[in-house]
Amino acid sequence: MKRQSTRERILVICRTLFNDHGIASVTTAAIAQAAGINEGNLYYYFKKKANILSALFEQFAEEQLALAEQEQDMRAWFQVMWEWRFFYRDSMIIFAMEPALRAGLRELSDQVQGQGRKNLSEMVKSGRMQATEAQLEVLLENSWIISTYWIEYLHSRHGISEVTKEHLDWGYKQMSALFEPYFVPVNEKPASSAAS
Amino acid sequence: MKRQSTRERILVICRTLFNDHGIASVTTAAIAQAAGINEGNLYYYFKKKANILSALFEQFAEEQLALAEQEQDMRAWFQVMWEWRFFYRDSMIIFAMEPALRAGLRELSDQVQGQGRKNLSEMVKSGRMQATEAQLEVLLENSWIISTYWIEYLHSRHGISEVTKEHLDWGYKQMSALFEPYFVPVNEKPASSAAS
DNA sequence: GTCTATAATGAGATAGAC
DNA sequence: GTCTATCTCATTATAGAC
Repeated sequence: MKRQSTRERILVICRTLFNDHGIASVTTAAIAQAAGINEGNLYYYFKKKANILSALFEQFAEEQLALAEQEQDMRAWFQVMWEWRFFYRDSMIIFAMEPALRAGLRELSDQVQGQGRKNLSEMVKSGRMQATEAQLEVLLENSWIISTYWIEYLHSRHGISEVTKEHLDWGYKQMSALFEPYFVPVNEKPASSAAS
Repeated sequence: MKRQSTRERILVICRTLFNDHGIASVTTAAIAQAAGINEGNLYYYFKKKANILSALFEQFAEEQLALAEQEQDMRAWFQVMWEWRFFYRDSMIIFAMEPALRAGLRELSDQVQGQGRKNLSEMVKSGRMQATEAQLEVLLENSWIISTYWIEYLHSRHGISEVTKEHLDWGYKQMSALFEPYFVPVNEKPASSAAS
């Protein structure tokens, strides 16, 4: 626990650099310098720059799946999207550098979104929500988009580069608004017009 | 009308290439070749690659503002987002190459979104919609995100690289779903629970 | 495992002839 | 306006000493 392995340190550094500056702008020289090692040494751990992406994707997938399974606070979801924001934002560059990740990212999304679908269905079955199957699908996709691109939106639309907890809560609020009209008020008879 | 000026041809080609491959992956050599001119000639028209971006931004802004002012079919909006999708998707690279565009893109967004706010307010005033001010703001931001990132979503989530009219209609449907719960049914007394 | 070279490439950009 | 030739430089990647 005393020290991080060099390999692990490289990955942590890369996640930060990729998030902050974008994959295309981060050179191997910058990575080595930030990690406090020589560039030659970097290539001892990762023969190609693209291999760093593959290694990071494994971590990302693991983290996302773990979260999807427990599935409680959606705020945690926004936190993960913040910590790995480069993965969706720079997906085009990633796919160009490492084509195999195209399928990987898609498969991961399928699994996570499948879990979301299950959760929504249960809410409908239990009566807490009222919506048709079609409405659920639309909701699912819209909420995916909001949660995936919220960070990018903050940056490009509002010029926010230092994201705080408030920004993540804000995103959570935006997403919650999608579902609100479909919630059935507690201790009241179901509204008839909510799911028209 | 017989021929496009070389400058115009370069811009048209670049928009396509940037959309298809991402700004970072499109070299000046590729641009020149696609435009059917020599690389040296390209630099006669644009001293720096970043200057191409500035020129394209002018066109983009003009097109978007024109659309925002007439403001009728939202489907046209998705069409524009498709034709200029690289602008939001690659914003980080754009800002790095031409910092001045950061302010430009933001200002443009402000104007366009301001127009959207006006339209929504009018719908509420005229009674076709029922929502609080706060709800309108949330709606405005969510619809912005959906419309801005819909194309990117299709690509990275569903692997769609050839976008058809159906895909744009689908996006329109997704966005419409945001507003539906707040619409007041015609020829019916306003629902009391829709905007809780 | 880490470093010092250094190769190999490919990109953006310029000068000057036509 | 367009081309040829060339330059500069950053970037990825490798070989081999320590």
